[in-house]
Amino acid sequence: MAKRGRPTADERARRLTRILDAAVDSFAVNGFAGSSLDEIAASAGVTKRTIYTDYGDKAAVFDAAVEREHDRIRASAIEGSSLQDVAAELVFVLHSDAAIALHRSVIAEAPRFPELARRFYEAGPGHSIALLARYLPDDAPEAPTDPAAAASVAPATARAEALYALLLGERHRRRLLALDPAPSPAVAAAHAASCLPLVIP
Amino acid sequence: MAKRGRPTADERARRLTRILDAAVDSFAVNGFAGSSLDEIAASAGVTKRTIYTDYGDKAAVFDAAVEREHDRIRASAIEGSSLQDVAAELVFVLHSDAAIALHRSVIAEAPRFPELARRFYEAGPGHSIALLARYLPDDAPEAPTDPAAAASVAPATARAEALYALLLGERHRRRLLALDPAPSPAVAAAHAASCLPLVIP
DNA sequence: AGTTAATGACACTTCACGGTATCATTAAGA
DNA sequence: TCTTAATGATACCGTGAAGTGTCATTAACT
Repeated sequence: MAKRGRPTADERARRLTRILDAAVDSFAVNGFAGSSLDEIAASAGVTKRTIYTDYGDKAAVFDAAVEREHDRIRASAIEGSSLQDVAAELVFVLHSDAAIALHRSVIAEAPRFPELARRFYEAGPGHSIALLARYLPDDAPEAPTDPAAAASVAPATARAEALYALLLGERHRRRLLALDPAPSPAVAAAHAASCLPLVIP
Repeated sequence: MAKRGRPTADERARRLTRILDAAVDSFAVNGFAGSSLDEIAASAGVTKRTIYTDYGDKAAVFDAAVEREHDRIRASAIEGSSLQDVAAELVFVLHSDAAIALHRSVIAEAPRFPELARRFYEAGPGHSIALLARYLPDDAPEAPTDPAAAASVAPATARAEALYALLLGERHRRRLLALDPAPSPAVAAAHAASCLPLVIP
């Protein structure tokens, strides 16, 4: 039915893209063990043989799909000018359907793909926390009027972690559990705004 | 090899316990799609036939295993006398291997078990947040000295959600991603103590 | 031009798993 | 006591999935 033979260079590139697109979709819906390469191949308009010559086995397909999707999501997270902008953008992007499905997949397979989970954390939450830390002064205590709190001065990274945990709070947990819809940009910005005063007084 | 015939009442009860024990272990390690009832049956010293007469199908076994394990974890979370005690106990229990494996399983299968995810959230995070809210005064602003912050007075539940998100912060995310070991009670208590001043000044 | 690499088509193997059937056996229930 | 329910053992069915082999075909590479 389709054309055979060795493909042109861009045909090959588009094929690889289609394979990963189909893999991302299938893994997001059915999980790793629940997805089949037959179904991914059919959905990509490609034969299973092609997938095996490209990736070798199913685990490599999963790995490549997670990596590419993570790159795509990170590319959409532009750095804002203010902390408020950055936080709002972060909340919006990380609560999107794509980001939640990716996060869920990596958590689900973390016991069987520990290296993938580590890379995901470094490039994802770890990177975001470092980004937030650049906006937080290093010496600001969390409650200047309270001497006890002033004694426990936290470095910027620790407070950036706390801020990140607040930005991805219960709303994010409910998203992972598929209980809430994705928030609008306005809702994301409002949530971000409600978190900031807790960390930067 | 083993004794046949109808079992005594407590034999039956122990059998059901063994089945769920084996199911919890297998689902925690291999996920839902990656687990097999053959392996669970063998591990429980029971035939597959028994599991089917008890639960009907694989999904029901998963449901029952999650429910029982959640009950068990919740039973170990005793209410402390002070907010500090409750928070420390919560952090310790919810970062345990068993709680993390359960949380991970429910997240992984949330798209395919939406009702289970909803029940999990109500009885788990939802319940814990309500517990925390009882220790938080309703009218306390998060930064009394700042008039802008004082204008955004949050009800106790919203601040309890923020506290819960802080208690299950980056450490919990890294636990879900299988990147960190379970914290000791001392570490859990220290983490809880570091969260409280952000929410209750 | 000649060689090589990558593909589609397709059949094939191997294996595991969900679920069912049967039957002897033994305790529970009436 | 007699019926019934629940089990172990065991075999089985149907399905689907991972991964491979082969071959004609066609573009890339030299």
